[in-house]
Amino acid sequence: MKAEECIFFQLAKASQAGTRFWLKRVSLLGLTAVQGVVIRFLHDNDRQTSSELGKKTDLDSATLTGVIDRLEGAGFVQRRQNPDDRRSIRIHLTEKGREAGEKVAELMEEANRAFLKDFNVSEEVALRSLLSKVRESG
Amino acid sequence: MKAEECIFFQLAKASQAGTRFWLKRVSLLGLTAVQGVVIRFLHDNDRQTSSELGKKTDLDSATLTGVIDRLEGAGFVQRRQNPDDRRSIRIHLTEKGREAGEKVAELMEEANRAFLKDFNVSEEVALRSLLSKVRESG
DNA sequence: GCCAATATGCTTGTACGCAAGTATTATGTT
DNA sequence: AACATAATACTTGCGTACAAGCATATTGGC
Repeated sequence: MKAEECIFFQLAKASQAGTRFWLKRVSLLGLTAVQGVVIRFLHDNDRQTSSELGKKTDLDSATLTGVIDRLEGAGFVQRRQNPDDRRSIRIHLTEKGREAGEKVAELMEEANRAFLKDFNVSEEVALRSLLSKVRESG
Repeated sequence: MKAEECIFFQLAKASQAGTRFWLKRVSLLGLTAVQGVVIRFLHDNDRQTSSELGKKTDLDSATLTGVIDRLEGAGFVQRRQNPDDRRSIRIHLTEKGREAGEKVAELMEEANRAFLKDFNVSEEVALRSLLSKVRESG
């Protein structure tokens, strides 16, 4: 087997290509690739705790702390304590965050179409299904 | 479109799953996931320059500097100047590096089989082909 | 031979990704 | 009420990723 044929290598490089493509667009909103995705998840479901967000985005809690720090610093979100359980902190979108969330949602639709423009329907379905299977089997 | 359906997200999470799987094995040799792949590429083709290695592995030169620093510190490789072009530096595997390269090559075969054990031949071919197409279209 | 353009490798600064560990708070058992 | 256990978010340390910029060395056009 050649090194280039390693499935882990191929997955990593395909992912890198996707992230670079996405970053080019979302950076226009002042967000990184990961920040854009997190805002997008919050846009679907505002005021989640960081552990809920971590499960959905598959981001480590240590990673998420930093991501939220930077989003809070830039004014997209706010941390709010839950009076009923003082361990738990909910992440609230600010007005700026909600507006960004709208734009990210549109951008994401467009970027997905653009990225997959050379894939026909059955190829796209196969790709998504195989990636999902990879994720489960890992 | 839901956030989970974003192709960039799906690619990143599939790649993460692969990297975690690979890391579990290669870390037994005292290597990280990326270091293992770099050693594997050097095992195929020793004494490359870092720019050649960067092209093949699709690693940024800044990233590669750090990776090689750590591999050199751990005694797997050595940097050697080329007398004919003093800008160029070749990365030589040490004896320890060659032995690790052998083991990494075996481990990579085994890990690829194990990771893809639930994929039949046509699924595996489709996955690799689609990932390659993703990389090109990015 | 001279000089601009190019190539090579490195450094710095910012942002994930993850293992390991901490502090605080909640919960279940007795 | 007292205690061990668990959950939540955070911190630290290390290792990629990548943009931007630097120093050095080579090359092509004149």
